[in-house]
Amino acid sequence: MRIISWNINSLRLRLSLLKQLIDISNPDIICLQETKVPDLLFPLTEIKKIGFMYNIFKGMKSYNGVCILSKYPLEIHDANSIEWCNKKDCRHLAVYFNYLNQKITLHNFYIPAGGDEPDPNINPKFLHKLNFLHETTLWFKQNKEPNAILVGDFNIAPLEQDVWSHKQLLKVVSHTPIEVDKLNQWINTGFLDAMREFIPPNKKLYTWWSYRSRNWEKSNRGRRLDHLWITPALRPYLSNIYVFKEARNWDKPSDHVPIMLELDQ
DNA sequence: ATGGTCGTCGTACGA
Repeated sequence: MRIISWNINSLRLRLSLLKQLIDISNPDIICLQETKVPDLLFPLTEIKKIGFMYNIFKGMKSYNGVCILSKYPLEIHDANSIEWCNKKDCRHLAVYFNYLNQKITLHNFYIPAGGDEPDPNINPKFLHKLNFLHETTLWFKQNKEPNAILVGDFNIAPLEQDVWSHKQLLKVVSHTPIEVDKLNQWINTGFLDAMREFIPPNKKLYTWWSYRSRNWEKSNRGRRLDHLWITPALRPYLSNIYVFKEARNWDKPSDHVPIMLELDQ
């Protein structure tokens, strides 16, 4: 069972890259963020044509947007109806899927980026990011499920080795102590950082490289903004993790690369 | 050195 998470930064613009990703990785379920497509314009026919018959999507004009594409039936989760921070901004979808006769919950999140200024008193976007994390943490504290997977673009790089320079990014939104602390509180409601189960925390690991760089690969100023979390009950089944770094060099790439987790018996 | 580049919408704004 292979599950991919990818901030695709426009689904319609990068449909051919999605096909390319499917060709090289043969995933069962794909969680996308920043689809930037309203539901009425969702490319459902094309997605079905490439083998994903069970899809749910929540999009809006211009911004945000998430979807879950699956080869196998999905069941809608109650958490789908939550309006985080009382906004209808299409940042979360939750489903159940069946694996080895067990029901597994899958959450796909697109956490607010938070703007530039890391001060919630003067930057409402950063305040929104912190409030969003506060609400999700509370909810997951109160709604624990033994078999759950949480993926997405969290827009936070928590560890020192999740950024190119811990020192230089301490006051840069995505790596400030206040948001890292909030992310840690969330994961401590009962999840494991699946990527770091396979790539040790003392090794650099990035999933995002800014567009604002002449040569992203040479400067290599990346951050690990995208995450794969699992509950401890699923740890015995976790067989592999993959970061598709090569996707950053594809034609007209997203600034995020896809990440994948594999479950095996 | 405090820039730089995307995508979408419509000539600004969010990332």
